[in-house]
Amino acid sequence: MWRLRNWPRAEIDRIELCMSKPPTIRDVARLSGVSTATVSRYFTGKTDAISPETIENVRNAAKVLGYTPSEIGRSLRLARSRVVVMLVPDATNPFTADVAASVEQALKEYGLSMVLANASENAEQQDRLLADAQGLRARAIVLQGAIDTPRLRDMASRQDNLIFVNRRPAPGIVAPYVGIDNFAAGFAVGKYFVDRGYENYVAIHGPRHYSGSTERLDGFLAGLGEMRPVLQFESPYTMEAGYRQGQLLLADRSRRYAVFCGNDMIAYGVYRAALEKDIRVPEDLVIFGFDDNRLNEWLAPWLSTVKVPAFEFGPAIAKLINAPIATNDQDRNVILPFTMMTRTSA
Amino acid sequence: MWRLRNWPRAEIDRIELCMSKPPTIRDVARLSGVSTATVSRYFTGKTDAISPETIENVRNAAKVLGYTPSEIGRSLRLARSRVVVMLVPDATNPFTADVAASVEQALKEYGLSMVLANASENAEQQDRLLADAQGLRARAIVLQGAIDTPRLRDMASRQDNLIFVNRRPAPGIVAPYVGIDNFAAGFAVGKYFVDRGYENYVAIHGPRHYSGSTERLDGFLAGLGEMRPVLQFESPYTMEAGYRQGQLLLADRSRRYAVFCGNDMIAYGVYRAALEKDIRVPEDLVIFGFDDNRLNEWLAPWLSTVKVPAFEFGPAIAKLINAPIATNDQDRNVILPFTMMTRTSA
DNA sequence: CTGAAAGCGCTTACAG
DNA sequence: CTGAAAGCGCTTACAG
Repeated sequence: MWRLRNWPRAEIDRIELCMSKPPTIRDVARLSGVSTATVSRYFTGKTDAISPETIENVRNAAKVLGYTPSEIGRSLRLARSRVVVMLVPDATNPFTADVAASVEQALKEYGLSMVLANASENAEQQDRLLADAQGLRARAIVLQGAIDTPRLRDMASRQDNLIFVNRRPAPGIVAPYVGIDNFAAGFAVGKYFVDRGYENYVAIHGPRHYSGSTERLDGFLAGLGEMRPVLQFESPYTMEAGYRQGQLLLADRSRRYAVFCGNDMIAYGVYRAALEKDIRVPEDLVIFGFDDNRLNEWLAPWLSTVKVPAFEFGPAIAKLINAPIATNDQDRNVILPFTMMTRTSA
Repeated sequence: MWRLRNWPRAEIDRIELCMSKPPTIRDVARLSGVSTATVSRYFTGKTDAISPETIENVRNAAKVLGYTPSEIGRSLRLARSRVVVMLVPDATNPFTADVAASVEQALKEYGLSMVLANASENAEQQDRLLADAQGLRARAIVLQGAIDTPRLRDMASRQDNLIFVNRRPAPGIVAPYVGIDNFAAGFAVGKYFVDRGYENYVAIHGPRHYSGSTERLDGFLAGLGEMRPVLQFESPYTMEAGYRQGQLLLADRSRRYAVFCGNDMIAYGVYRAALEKDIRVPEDLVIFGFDDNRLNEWLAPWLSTVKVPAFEFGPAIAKLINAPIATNDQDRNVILPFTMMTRTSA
């Protein structure tokens, strides 16, 4: 039976009155009549070394008090937190949202939580969030779309808990990378365009400060072969921007352009610009996207694109974070597979 | 000039060798030749009480060491963390993603970070995440789409840092609410259907364990007037589910149904089912959505829907979290406006 | 303007 | 099987 030892009246009052602050390990210890060490052992799963009766006492006391061990106290003591910060360029991008969901899910299985931080495609913002992540003593910092800044370099040189996602670390930074081979994917699209006999090539690629954008573009150019002229536009990875570029491009209706877009969002924008001008896809305009985010299946089933396996990122990243440090350097680069999804738009 | 006082050789070695663990306030204190109290004052902005020379010393030492104050130490000392946990039913839903982005953004301005936790429409999962949030000693727990469980009730009775978003707390739980008036919105849709002369009413509403779903449905029924028969289907808030319900419904092609969907995702699914059967919208089928998530503008510009102002949630929630406690109870219920967006599908 | 000291909630090696 | 004690990184009232 559960018995309360050493439970003075003052204690009862404290329990009943004090909803203001959460109970501590000491409260549980006092209520169950054991030391904090024992309570701690209970909550860290070292139950082999506790008598069944004591276990029962502690369990009940914790329940009565509504006690959950403080991660803050634990983190301080163990000198490591269970928080992983994920820095993304645009949290409202559906592909990014899927990658983040995948990471969150996978980390949970290791008992880690994820803080999502939205850099909004802004270097200063990113640096501020990096500082925050450092302040949290994040177990790891996962950077999707990192912008190369002095602060990032400084951090990378001091710590080894940075992980780069889908865009490689800038030259000079040594850190694990998880993502596809962007060059190869771009190459495949270029080659496909040539094989299909398309002409009038256009690349609406993403921002140059992301290595991924440049790699995709370079791959595309290489896949086309060197001699081809290619119209190149730099664009943010948004529908709005794609729409604007599309309007610009389609002002000239004399040619049938074949457009490789930096991601699906840009492709959606271009498509809309085409729709508004009664330009048919693919008859009058060829469009190729990138990512194959989940919306395609439902809202843009016509879009040919490169499928990036969003839901494989989480497991790969979680594994990296929990791997014994300093395993083979090669194991710390995870190259995920991509797939050409050719549908009707190209 | 910046001068290093009391800087023994051992210290230098420690700095140069030790990239393993982050520097502490003591390291900075030693390097700049002051006490930790002074360093702390510097980082908490109490610079009025420090001499300019000292300030300079501390700043430089911190820079050399790459020091950022530990939120863990700070949180433990101040007995409050700067983390807000946001629990969502489905992080990959674009509307949810927008609300989360809005919250994250708004909290940042108060120096708070947001942890996104994905309950995946699962009560057990939710309870586990609630426990985690409690472990983190979250400043606040924001629940979008809370499922009524004993654990949630227990927490709500012990703490006052829970905030319910877009779905009201279950009866018996006293906590602030931020969201629209779901009943009124449903009512408006019902009334609109009647005014337009639609018949053959269908409601594909969200899960009943969310108060928001039921409120929308009840409002819709009230708006139609009591005498009308209405086909009712319960459905998860996903495209997949909407698609399935749509297929079921449209097996009977003899009538022109007028369908009120629990959210836009369901509406997309129904639309797709219609497309596949060559059923025209709105000629052969009327569809009304809910949320007006950002995709509509680009990928479903035909969808009539109720616009819920996703980006107003963040500021409202952040304000609530940072408000002096126990302000007027009424101020702790924030009812945001909704808008009827009638486009071509209804 | 500055420092010594206490203490926030934990865990664990050590001693019994 | 259990407890006393040290210490993780901070902040702040107090004393000077």
